Amino acid sequence: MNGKCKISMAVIRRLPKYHRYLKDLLNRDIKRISSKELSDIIGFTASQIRQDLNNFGGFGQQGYGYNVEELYYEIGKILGLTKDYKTIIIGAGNLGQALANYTNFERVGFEVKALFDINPKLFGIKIRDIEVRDMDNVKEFIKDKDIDIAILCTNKGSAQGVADKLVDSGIKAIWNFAPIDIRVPKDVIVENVNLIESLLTLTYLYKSVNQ
Amino acid sequence: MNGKCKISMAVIRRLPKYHRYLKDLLNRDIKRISSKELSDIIGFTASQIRQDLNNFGGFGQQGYGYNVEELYYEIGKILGLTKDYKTIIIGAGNLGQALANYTNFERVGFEVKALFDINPKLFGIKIRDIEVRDMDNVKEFIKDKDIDIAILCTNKGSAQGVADKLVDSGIKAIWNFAPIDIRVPKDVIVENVNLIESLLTLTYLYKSVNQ
DNA sequence: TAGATTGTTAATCGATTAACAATC
DNA sequence: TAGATTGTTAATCGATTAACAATC
Repeated sequence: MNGKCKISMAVIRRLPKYHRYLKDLLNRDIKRISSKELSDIIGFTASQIRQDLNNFGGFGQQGYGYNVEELYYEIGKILGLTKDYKTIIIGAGNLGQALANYTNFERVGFEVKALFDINPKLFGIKIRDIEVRDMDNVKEFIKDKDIDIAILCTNKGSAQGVADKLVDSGIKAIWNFAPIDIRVPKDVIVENVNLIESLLTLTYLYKSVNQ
Repeated sequence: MNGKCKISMAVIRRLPKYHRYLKDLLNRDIKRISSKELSDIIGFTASQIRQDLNNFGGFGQQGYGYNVEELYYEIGKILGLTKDYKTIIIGAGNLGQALANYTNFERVGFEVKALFDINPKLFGIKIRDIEVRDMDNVKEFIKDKDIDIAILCTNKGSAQGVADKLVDSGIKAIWNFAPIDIRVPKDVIVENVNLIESLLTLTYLYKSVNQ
């Protein structure tokens, strides 16, 4: 809501967590919640919660707290969940196939329209009802079907080349599972899920605590 | 090296990235690198790089920079990569199977010893040479095989119960792919990979940039 | 030695927490 | 109205950047 103001990444990364906890509260039929109560279950300070939410508008009411349903809806709106997103998965290997099978994405409004690969043996195979297609046709498909998000599940070596092709095809958002930092123009958003980095963080902490 | 000193999470999460870029430099036969040169390729400031590394010891040499091979080795040591880790995957669904198939983990020293599930139809199935076993036998298996890390790939509903069972079995590190924050004792490390949170961060940024 | 670059201290910046007036 | 809780400003804390003496 607040127009131009720059929101820090620290705040942005907390938003999905608010969204998730509010959904839980909604499922448990809880109508209202104060920043203090939310603090107890989500683990951020009440002060931080109020600061975070006030970046986007005054969703609360003094003396009452926040209306759970309204706040859930507002944060969803902030996160861009008012539209459905059309996605494609590039790389129909194990990870690509697993993500194509992961039905949780649909619940939040994401639909996988196709998988793409360069291996002709995979063309035509269907994961659920999602077909594996020839990477050569990706640009046409993206234009025709108005794809919003590309999910990059190739190996390290192919990732940058594929990213270039996606950018050339007009893609503005890449969810990158390849273990490499891809270079893209400034107006293209990349969100990395680097499994090895996550795993090494775990071993670091494990080692620190357990001698 | 520095014993007790508390290292901030911001620093810790940068360590795997140093490790990865140093590996690249090593593959390209580059022997030495200054903080300035590393800054250009990794994208942190030279000052930050020197600060980060000095949390763990003086790995550089004035007037020269850092020895790539030595620094790579030292950061690997800090991350706990001097030993191999035995892991098990809980939940032999799509994601569990995809992770069992993901051979990149082995390159860094992680071995998947078994998958566990509660669905009898899956018992005995092999992913590569990794067998799916009965969840009822998980405690015994963890003790017998000295498992270090459990990779949690169940659905949301089962995650906390499974986590409790793992903790009871002596597991001290959980890599959690279930979309929920699990509660564990303080000496147990949990590293979350929350795909939905990552995806919603992407849509937030996408929406902010592309109107 | 002179030049280069680290290790480290000081300065700045940004994020979190505390406090409290506004107000429901 | 009195009590509760927000919205918001001020204070604190921590992380990043700048600067420079130490030293290879």
